[in-house]
Formats: sequence, structure tokens, C-alpha cells
Amino acid sequence: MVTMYDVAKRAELSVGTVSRYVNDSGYVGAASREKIRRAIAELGFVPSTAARSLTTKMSGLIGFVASDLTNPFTAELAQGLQERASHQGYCVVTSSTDGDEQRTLEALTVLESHQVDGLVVTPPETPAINDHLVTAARKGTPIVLIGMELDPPVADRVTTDTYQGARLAVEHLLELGHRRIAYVGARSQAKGRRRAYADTLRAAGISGDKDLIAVRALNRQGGVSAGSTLLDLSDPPTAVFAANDSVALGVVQAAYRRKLRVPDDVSVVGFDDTDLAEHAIPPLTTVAQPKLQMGHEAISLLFHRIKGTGPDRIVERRLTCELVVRDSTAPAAASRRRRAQRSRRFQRS
Amino acid sequence: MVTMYDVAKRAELSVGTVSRYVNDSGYVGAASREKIRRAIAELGFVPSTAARSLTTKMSGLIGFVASDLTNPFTAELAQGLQERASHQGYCVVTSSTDGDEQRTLEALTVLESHQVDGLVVTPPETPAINDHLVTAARKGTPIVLIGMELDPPVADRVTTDTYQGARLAVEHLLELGHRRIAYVGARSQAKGRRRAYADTLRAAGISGDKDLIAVRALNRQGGVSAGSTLLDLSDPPTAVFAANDSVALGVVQAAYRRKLRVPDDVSVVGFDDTDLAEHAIPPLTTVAQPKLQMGHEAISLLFHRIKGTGPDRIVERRLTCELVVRDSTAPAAASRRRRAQRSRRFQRS
DNA sequence: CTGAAAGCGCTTACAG
DNA sequence: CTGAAAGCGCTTACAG
Repeated sequence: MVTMYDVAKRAELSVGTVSRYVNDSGYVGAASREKIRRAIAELGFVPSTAARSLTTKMSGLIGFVASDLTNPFTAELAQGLQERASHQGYCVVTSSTDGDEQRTLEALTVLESHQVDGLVVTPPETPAINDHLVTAARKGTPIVLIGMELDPPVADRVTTDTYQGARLAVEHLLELGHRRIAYVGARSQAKGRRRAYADTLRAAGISGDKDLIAVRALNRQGGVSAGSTLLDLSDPPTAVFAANDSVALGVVQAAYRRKLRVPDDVSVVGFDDTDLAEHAIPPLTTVAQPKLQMGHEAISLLFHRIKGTGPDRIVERRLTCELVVRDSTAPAAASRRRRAQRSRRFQRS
Repeated sequence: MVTMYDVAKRAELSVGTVSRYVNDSGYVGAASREKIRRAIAELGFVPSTAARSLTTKMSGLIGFVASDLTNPFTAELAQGLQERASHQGYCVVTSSTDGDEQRTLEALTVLESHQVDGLVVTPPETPAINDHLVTAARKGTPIVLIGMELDPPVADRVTTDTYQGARLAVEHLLELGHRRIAYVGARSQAKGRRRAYADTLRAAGISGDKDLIAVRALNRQGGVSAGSTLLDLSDPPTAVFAANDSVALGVVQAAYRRKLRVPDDVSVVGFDDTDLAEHAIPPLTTVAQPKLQMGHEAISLLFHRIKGTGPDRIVERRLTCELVVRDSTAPAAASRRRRAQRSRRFQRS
């Protein structure tokens, strides 16, 4: 390995001077600069961050704790972090934990041993993880939380206003004239979406119908199952709002299996605007979370903490969601008409 | 920061002993072990890898250079790497380069400065990148290439037999009775797929038809465009084999816009078996690359190099692809019948 | 089984 | 503008 000493010797200067040149700290004469520049190029010198971080206490590393990189949402987040971090000469070391508490804890420890300068953390949230993070934050590790929070709240966070996003989705359906609107979600996740659904319907003077709420896992299977139940109702919904895109596509799938058409027979709205939504047939109307921007904001908050330029108090950056209208939603009139035709056909046969 | 000295003082022993305990190297008496264990727990000591790597020359970091984490293929690969690496106590630092040569070169340098113990690299391949990697490999950095190669071949690689995979796809279509089979691919990527397409048709005694080969970008846009051209042919194909899933779904989209049904009017096969394929409507028949396994193999090769337990010569691990039959392919008979109906309808109107 | 000491490659006051 | 030297937190022979 070629060290700074090698460069110094070649340039006939001291390591101190080379170090000043490399870090652009302190004076270095023009002639010296040139000699150093050349020596570095000739030797192919790359400074050792290990040695550097030993003295500076800065590793140039930031840790990203995620449960599943395969999740498009996480992937885009990672991409956003990456882009911004590399601009600042930082590297991000990613740990995927599969949503497991034990593995999350281990990841946190490993990251700590690598002296990461900051941490970007996504769920899961458990008491043990909470405590670990609170301790780390108190010891001074800059932490930014994405879509979760700490108790007590000792770290910055960036969240997304899913309540507002969900309201947009339901209002869109209402504007299209739908009155029987179903919701598919999970028991203990995405609660904001469910609340927004209920509130928005109530605000429109529509009384809730228990039959129109399906609780399922937030994946395609859950969507198929929910869609089947919903569409087989004697008075089925004309529109379905699903808590994420996979679920929404499961519902579309269920419709497809019943020879029902989307959006002609039933409108479907998803959430997240993953790749799936755009590529779906029909392309899915959905609520987009600003994933890239979340990554960017997280890095920005983190760097303020790292450089000590942030405010004293904890900051929360709440981003708004956006409705992306594609082809899976249509006026309620259409579905009513279709349904009428279907039942007529049915009577004839 | 609590250091090994703090632990040593608390345990009333020397740092040397603590170090031996921590690394499980050399003898440590039972009584001492217990004292150290307790001191570490009480102090919350986590060894500094920066200091460690300064002496051991091992960072516990492996670098992953990818162009786009958002690509499902890359994401799964990353996940596979991650899983295996963390088993070994390693962290992976990821650099996404957006397929840009300059950024790839920078990423490589930054990774080098972090003293990564090994590198997993995916395309792009350019002369400058090739040279940089060849130099690094010759300096002794363990490198595993995924889906690319070096000139001269100085690094291990894991590849996938796309030729064989593509043959599976085309044979599937032939077995379904299709004779007019189109191919959609890119100019200079996925050449194995194209060759397999041509060879397999020839082997079946079908002469190639230039009109049935569409060269487009490997994304959804390209697929829509290719699908439009192909389906508007006076004698359109009854089946389309696309070089990846996005393109395939673009073709499906083009069919959908023409009120053509998949697979009734035209069968479509993709490649990669990304999430998109499973969620598509209809679920897409496609060729799966063993992405997770590729990640695992890459790490396995890399660790052999890192530990010096690998063979002297370069090794290439070639994994096979698998055909995943879903609903986007059907017997040719169906499409011929449908086409006949369509033209009859057409004549009537 | 344990300790003292050198050394890894850098940065950072401190002199000059 | 430049150099000498201490120190960052560990590991590793070498003694004992």
C-alpha cells in the first residue's frame, strides 16, 4: 500500500505538508503543491480513511438500516440517500434486516463499530430497537428516522403525510361519483390511510359500511382475497381504495378472474406509486410518496447534524403525497351501467 | 468513546489481554474472561474497526458497485449480497453510479480509500473502467464480476446462462404451436438472448423473418413501440419473446391499446422474472434469473479470495435460468381462431 | 496465561 | 510556508 510517507518522500517534503495539501487545510506553497500533485499521481496514492478516521473521528460512512431492499419503496429511498451522500463524498453502508428485531440490533452494533457518522433508520419499531436508538442518539450519533418515531423523541425524522394522501385518493373517487367505496388495509399498519378513508367518506355524508372494509396482509395475496370478498358482495363496491399498490393489483387480479373489468366495472386506487403501478394493466391510479425526496431530505437533515449546523431541537420534515391519476379509475356511472348490463345478461341466461 | 483501554482498566488487565479476548485469539484465563466480559457490558464497549483495520489491513467492508438500485434485478442482487455478507460479520457499502463511467470510477476510488476487502461489480463496462478494475485486481483486491467480464480476465465472475434461458422461452412458444414468433431486444445488450432466439427457430426449421425482430430500448417505452410495430404488421406474430419483463409488459400494453388480448390474440414472454411479471395482468410467463443465488455465489467467491482459500485460476460460476410459465402464453390455435373472428368482424363492418 | 511496546497511516497543534 | 512529534485505538510478536 502506498502511504502518505511514500508521497512525502517522493515529493521531498514532510507528511504534514502532504496531509495539508490532501485535505486542503493550511498553507502549501505553489511549488510544493505541484510536487505533491505529481508524486500522488505517479504513485497512485489514495489516502486511507481508516487511518484518517482514527484521528478525526469521522468515518465518511453513513449507515442505512432497512428491512428489505427488494421493496421498491426502500430501493428508491436507498437510491436517494446514495445520490446525495456521494455528492458529499460519503459512502452509505446498508444493512438489511428482514424486519427482524435481532438482526436490526446486530446491524446497529456493527454499524456503530464502523463508526458511521450518522444513521438513517426505517422500521421495524420495537421497544428494544427504540431503546438502542435512544441510547445511540443520546451518545451523540446523528440519526434520522424515516416513517417511524422514537420515544422519547430524540431524533430528527422525515415522514410523509399519508393521511392527506389517502384523502386525495378517496376524494378523487367521490368526484368520479362513487358512493360505495371499499377500503383494503392491514390491521395495525397504515392507520392514517384508514382514518382518512373513514373521515373523508363521513365528510361527504356517506355512512360507513363495515362490509366495505377488508383487513388483509399488505401484499398481492391479501389483495386477491380482499377483492374476491368485496366483489362477491350482493351489493359490491364500485370503487376500491387499497393501502398499497401490491394490494391494489391483487384486487385488480380478483376482478380479472371474475371477468370484471377495471375501471369499467370497478375503479381501483393504490398507494405508493411503485413501478408496479405504472406498468400495470390498466396503469394504476395511485398515491405517490416522494421517495427520492425523502432520501434527499434525510441526508440533508443528517448532514446538518453531522456538521453541527442543525437547530437544537428535533426537527420533523413532513412531505406531502400526490395523487397520480392513471387508467384504473373511471366515473361511477360507467360501473353502474356495466353492472346493469351484466345482470340483464344474467337474467337472460 | 469507550476504548479498549477503558475496558482494560476496569478489568484490571492489559489491553493486550482484552484484545485477545475480543478477537478470541490466544489464551485468556477464565477469571480474566469474566472480568473482561463484565467490563465490556458495563461500559458498552464496541471495538473501533477503524483502529483495527489500521493494523490488520482488513476493513470488514465489501463494496458493491451498481448502476441503479431501483432496478429490481439489482435490488435482489444487493439483498443476496447483504444476507451472506452479514453472516460473516461483513458490511456492504453500496455505490450507485447511474451507469455513468465517471461516477463508476469515482465510486471505485472512494471504495478503495475505505479499504474495502473486496468488490462486487456490475456493468457498465467501458475501457476506462476495465483498466481501473484490472489494475485493482492486479494490486490484489479481490473482485467478483456479475454479468460482465474483464480484459484480460483477471477476476472471478458469476454469470447466468441467458442463452439457455432464452432457448427455453422460445421452445415453450414452439411447443404451444407458434410459428410466427417475434423478438424484441436492444442493439448491443442481451445478445445471448437474440442468438438463442435465432438458433432455436432455425433448429425448428423456421426461417427467420426480419420483420419479426424489433430493436428497442429495454424499457416499457421500447416495448410499447415494438409491440405497436409488430402488431400492426399485415401478418403479425402470434407470439413475442421480449428481452426483459419491462419490454414484455410494454408489448402487452400495446396489445391492450389495440383491444388485442394476451394470451388469446398474442402470447408474450418476458425475461428476468421481476416483481412486475408476477403482478402483471395477465401474470407474465418469463425466464427467471437466480438473482438471490447470484448474490450468494458472488459473496462466496469473494470470501474465498479474501481468505485466500480460492483456487489459483480465475473461476466463472455460470448459473442456469428457469422458465416460469404463467398466463401470458397460450396455444397458437387460440390466437389463430381469434384472428379469424376479428377479420370476419372486420369484413362485416 | 499476561504485559509492555512497537507500529498501522493519518491529522493536528506547536515551533520555527 | 514547512517540519517534528504526539496521538488516535487497536493488534501482534516478544518476553516473561
